[in-house]
Amino acid sequence: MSKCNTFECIKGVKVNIPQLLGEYECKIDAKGRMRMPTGLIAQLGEGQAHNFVINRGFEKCLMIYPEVVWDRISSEVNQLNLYNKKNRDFVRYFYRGAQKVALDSADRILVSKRLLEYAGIQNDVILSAYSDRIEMWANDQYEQLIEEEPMDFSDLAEDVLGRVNGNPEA
Amino acid sequence: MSKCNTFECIKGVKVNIPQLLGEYECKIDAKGRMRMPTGLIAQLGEGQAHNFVINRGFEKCLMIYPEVVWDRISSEVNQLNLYNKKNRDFVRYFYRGAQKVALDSADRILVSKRLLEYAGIQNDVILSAYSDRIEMWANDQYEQLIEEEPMDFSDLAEDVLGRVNGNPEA
DNA sequence: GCCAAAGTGGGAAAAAGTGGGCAATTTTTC
DNA sequence: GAAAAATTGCCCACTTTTTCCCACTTTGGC
Repeated sequence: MSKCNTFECIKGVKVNIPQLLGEYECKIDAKGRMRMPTGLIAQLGEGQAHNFVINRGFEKCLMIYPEVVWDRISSEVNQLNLYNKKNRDFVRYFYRGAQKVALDSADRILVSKRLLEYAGIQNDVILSAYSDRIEMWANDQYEQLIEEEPMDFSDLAEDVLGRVNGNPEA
Repeated sequence: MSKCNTFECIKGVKVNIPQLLGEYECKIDAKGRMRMPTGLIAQLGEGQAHNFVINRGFEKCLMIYPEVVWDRISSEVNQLNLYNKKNRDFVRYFYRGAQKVALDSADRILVSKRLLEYAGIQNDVILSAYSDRIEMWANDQYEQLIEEEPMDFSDLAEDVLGRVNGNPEA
C-alpha cells in the first residue's frame, strides 16, 4: 500500500520520500490529541508512520512532516549563512514552535496548545496531504482557502502544466 | 476494446494515456457510492480502470482522473519550490482535496461527503468524459450548464480556436 | 420472452475513530 | 523540598464508518 517510490540521497544515504495524497477530516479531543488517519499511515508505510515533526506553517496552518522529510528540510535551512541577519531571522522564525511528535498506542499525536492557537484550531481540522507533507487547517479556514483562486493562477498553471503535455517551450 | 492508443514518456517509462469520450448518467447511493459505467471502464482498459484520483473541479463539479494521468500531472506540480508563496497557493488550489479512490468489487467508487457537498450532488450525476479525465456534475447543474452555453458558444469557439489554422487576422 | 450483462441496494462483519478513566510523570506552588 | 496541580501515555469500551458480499432489479440483444 505504501507509495514510497521516490528515492533521494541525503548525505549519501538513500531515503524513501513519500508521495502523499488526500484530504482527511479529523477531530482534536479535549486533551489536544488527533488521530492520524489510517489512510495516511498506510501511505507513509512501516518506517515513517510513527515519527513526525510538527511546526507552524507559513500560512495560518500547521505543517506535519514525516521525520525523514523534516531532516531534509532542516538540513537545507541549516546551510544558510548565519552571519547574515536576514538568514538568522528566517531560521529563528522557521524553528520556533517546531516539535517532534510520535503516535501513541492509538495512533494519535498530541498537538500543543500554542500551535493549535496559532492556526486558530478548535476541534475540527482538515488534514491535507500533498507531496511529502501534511497541512493541518482549522475546518473553516480550509473551506475559505478552497474558494479563492490565487492571483496569476492561470499563468502559473500554463507554466507548470504546459510542460505536462509535451510542450517543452511552454 | 481499450482506447488507450496514445503513449507518453514519463521519466523514461512509457505509459498509456487514455482518450476518453462520453456522457453517462449515474446514481450515488445512500452510502455515497457511484458505479463506474461499463463504457468508461472499457475505454480505460485493463490497467487503468481500477485506480483513480478524485478532487474538486475548478467549476462546481468533481474531477476524476485515472491514477496514471494524475501522477503525470502531479509530478510536475510537486517540483515547485514550496518556499515561494505563489507556488504554495498554486499547489493548494491545484490539489483541491484530491484523494485516491479505487473500484470495489461491484465497480463502484466511494465519494466522500465533503466532495459531494462541494459539487452540490445529491443522488443523480452526469459523468462527462473528455481527453484523459472525467467530470462529475450534479444532474441539475449540468442541465443548467449546457442550457446557458449555446448563446456564446460560437464566440467562444472563435476565441479559443479561431486562430489555430493560421488566420493571423482573427 | 429469455438470458446475460449492467446497475442497485442493503445486511453484517471488520476496521477505524472517539472518549474517558487511571496511573505515572513532570511542573508548579508554597 | 514536599504537596498539589497539570500533563502525558496507556488501556479499555463504545460508536461510527467502511468494506465485503450477496441478492435483487433493470436493461438490451437476439
